[in-house]
Amino acid sequence: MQDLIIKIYEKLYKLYGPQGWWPIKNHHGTNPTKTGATRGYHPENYDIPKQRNDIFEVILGTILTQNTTWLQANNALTHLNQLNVIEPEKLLDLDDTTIKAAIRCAGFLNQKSIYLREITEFFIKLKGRIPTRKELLKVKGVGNETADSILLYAYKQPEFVVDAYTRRIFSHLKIVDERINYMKLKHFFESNLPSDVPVYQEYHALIVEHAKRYYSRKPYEDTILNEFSIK
DNA sequence: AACCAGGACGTGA
DNA sequence: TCACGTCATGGT
Repeated sequence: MQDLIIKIYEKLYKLYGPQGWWPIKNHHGTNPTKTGATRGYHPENYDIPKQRNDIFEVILGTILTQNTTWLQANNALTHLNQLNVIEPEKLLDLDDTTIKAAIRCAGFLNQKSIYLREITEFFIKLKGRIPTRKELLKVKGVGNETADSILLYAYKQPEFVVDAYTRRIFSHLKIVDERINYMKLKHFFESNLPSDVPVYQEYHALIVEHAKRYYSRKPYEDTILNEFSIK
C-alpha cells in the first residue's frame, strides 16, 4: 500500500511538476503551466512563507478559500491588500462593513468576516509561536482541513491535508471507502508516506490540480491514474 | 439552469 | 459518531 501511495505521488509529480503552494500575493513567481494560474506560486521554494505578514496571509487565504475557488479567494485577498490590512493589527482596526465588501467575492461573507477576526485575534496572541492542531480547532471557522492547511502551508508542519478531492479520487480508485472520515483518511496518507513537509505540500496540491481536471463532474474519467485502481 | 468550488457549524438522531 | 441543512458568490 505504501508503495502504491508513493507511486501515485510520483506519477502526479511527473505530470504536473512542483506546484509552489501556498501562493503568496507579494511573491512574484508564477507557474504558467498551472490551470487558472494566478500570481504568487513559488515552485520548489519550500522556505515560503517566512515573514510574519506572509504567514498571516496564508492563514487568511485558508479561511477565504473554504468552499470556493482559489480565484475568488485570491480576489478577496487582493481587496484586503488594497486596503493594506494583510497585517493582523490593521485588519482588526477595520470595520465589519468594509471587510465584508472586500471579501464578498469569496462568498459566505457574513461568517467569513467573523472567522477572519477570530483567527486574527488568535494569531496575534500566539506572538510567533506555532499553534497546536488542537488549539487551531478551537477557533471558530477552523475545521480539520483549514487547521491542517494552516499547519502545513503557513507553519511548515508535517500535517497531511485532506479535502473533498482527496476522498473523491482515492475512493474512485477503490483505494479507500467513499465514506471514510477526515481523520482516518489523513492518517492513511501519513502512515503511507515519509513525514516530509515538501512531499505533503506537493501531494495535496497535486491532488487538487489533478482533481480540477478530471474530478469536477461525474462521471469521473481518470485514465491517468486508472492503472492504480484496485480491482 | 443546475451544479460545483482548495468547508465549517449547528442541529437532531 | 454521523447525516443533513445552511451559509453566498461566481463560473461553467
